[in-house]
This record gives sequence, structure tokens and C-alpha cells, in this order.
Amino acid sequence: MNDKKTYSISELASEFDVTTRSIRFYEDQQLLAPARRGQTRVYSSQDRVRLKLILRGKRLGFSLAETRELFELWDETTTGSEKQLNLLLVKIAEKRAELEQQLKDIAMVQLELDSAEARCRETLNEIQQKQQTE
Amino acid sequence: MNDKKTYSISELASEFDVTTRSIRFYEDQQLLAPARRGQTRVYSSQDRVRLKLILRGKRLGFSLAETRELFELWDETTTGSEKQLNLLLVKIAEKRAELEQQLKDIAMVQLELDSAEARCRETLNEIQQKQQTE
DNA sequence: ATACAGCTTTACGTTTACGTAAACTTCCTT
DNA sequence: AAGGAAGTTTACGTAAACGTAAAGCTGTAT
Repeated sequence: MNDKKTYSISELASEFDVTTRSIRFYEDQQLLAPARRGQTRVYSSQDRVRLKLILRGKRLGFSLAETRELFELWDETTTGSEKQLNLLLVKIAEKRAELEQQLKDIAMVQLELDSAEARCRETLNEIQQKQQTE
Repeated sequence: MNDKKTYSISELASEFDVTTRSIRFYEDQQLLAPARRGQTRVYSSQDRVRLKLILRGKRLGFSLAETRELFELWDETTTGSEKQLNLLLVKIAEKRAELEQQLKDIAMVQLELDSAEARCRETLNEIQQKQQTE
């Protein structure tokens, strides 16, 4: 089955370089639901994967609400009714479109960085030419 | 030279589907600096480009502060000192790394969407099989 | 002349995503 | 037994990115 290893909150926090406060907040926002041993949170490897996904979403500028929505989509892939599932396919397509827009945006910004770097190097060259002739 | 056309704040707002409030806020945060005719803002085509860049940054999850930093980098490509310029190259490299991380993240999320879609279609098939045999 | 459409500033309100502090339990170590 | 180290809840604070009035100026169409 799945890795049966478990994690404490601070293990996950240091592994992913986030605060425990953040992890608890994600739980508060329904993005995580760790087990408890007494009142202590015990994270499974699935929980760990979810955390990884949350942080990945953040790097792409997803809000926590958006990421939670994605999780809900995923969860409903097995349980949903026919109508639900068709709606899901639509939402998945929407997310795809979003990602492709981001790919375009990244390509554009990369071009801008290329351009900035080129100008930067030109100016540096000019400066060094001057210093040679002085 | 550059397009000498100018734009009103509401023209830009409707073109890019943002509120005038947002545009003024970007100015407040030093991301835009339109000319004035009397007290009315007059946006040049360069201003328009900057706005486009701001929104592109937003789609990539950049904060306004980050985008402003990028603008400052760009502006300094002509004026900076040698030390400045070398520091700039470092910053540009950092941004590049960020973008490449985002590319990886997007690829991963795309795989997850593939997977979700597949599961979705499977479940739909099962449902339809059942309906056939009933 | 007035009305209104579009611009302006000022300023308080709101949401998101946490930070930070206080006060408490639990378990281990010295 | 006494004190940390790591966990917990509760709650107020904060930065970012605007939303949302309120109140006023400004050109122009009726």
C-alpha cells in the first residue's frame, strides 16, 4: 500500500521550510485533515503529498481556496455523479487554460529578462571600453 | 518613435478589465507614473505596456513589489554603475530560476490534471456501463 | 444655467495568509 | 520534582491589494 510512515508537524515544517503556523492554517482552511494521537497531529504520507501540492500551488500564485477546489475536484473523481463528473471535466479544462496562459506569460517574461540582460551586458561593455581608453 | 497615442484611465481599465481603482493603486505603489493634463491622468503607450506587464506579473503570482523591482532593474540597465549592473545580472539570474521552477510546477500540475481527467472519464464509463445493463 | 459623465483625492473597510504572543498540556530528561 | 522541548488552542495584529463610499472639480450637451 502507501508508505505508512508518519510525520510530526515540525518535521513537515522544516522539510518544506514553512512555519507550523502555516500548516495549521491550511488545516483550518480545509486543505489538510491530519489524524490525531491524543490532541497531537499526526501526518500521513498522503498528508505530506497534499502539503507539497499546496506549496506548489502557492508558487504558481494559486490562492488557498483555489487549491482546495482542486483537491475537491480530485476527491470527487471517484464519488461524483454523472452531472458532477461532467462539471468536473469542465473545471479541469478551465485550469488547463489557466496553466497555458501562465506558460505564455512565463515565455514573455523570459524574453524580457533576455532583453534586460543583453542591455545590461552592453552597458557593461561600454563602461569597460571607456576604462581601457583612459 | 513610439506610438504617441494616449489613453484615459477608463480606456485602459476597460481594455485590460481592471478597475480604475487598481490602476491608481499601481501608481500609488510606484509602478506607473502617467503624465497629467491639469489634474487628469494621461497614459502613454509606454504606460500601457507597463500596465500589461503588471497584469502579466500578477498572473504569475508576482507581488506588486516584485514587479516594481523588475521595472527598477530594467530602468537601471542604462544608468547603472558597474557594480549595480553586476548585481543586476545576479537578480536577473534569480528571476530566471524562479521562472524555471514555475515551469516545473506547471508541468506537475498538468500531470495531475491529466490524472484527474482520466479517473473522471473512467468513472463516467463505469456509470454508463451500468446503465446499459440495467 | 444646470445637469451629468468622467475625472480627482481622501479615507475607512475587507479579504487573504499568515505572524506573534499568551496560556496551557504532555512527555522526557536531568 | 522541576524544568525544558514540542505540541496545543485562542486571539489579536499585520501586510498586500484592492473595494467602496463621500465629496469635490471640470468639460460639454441640453
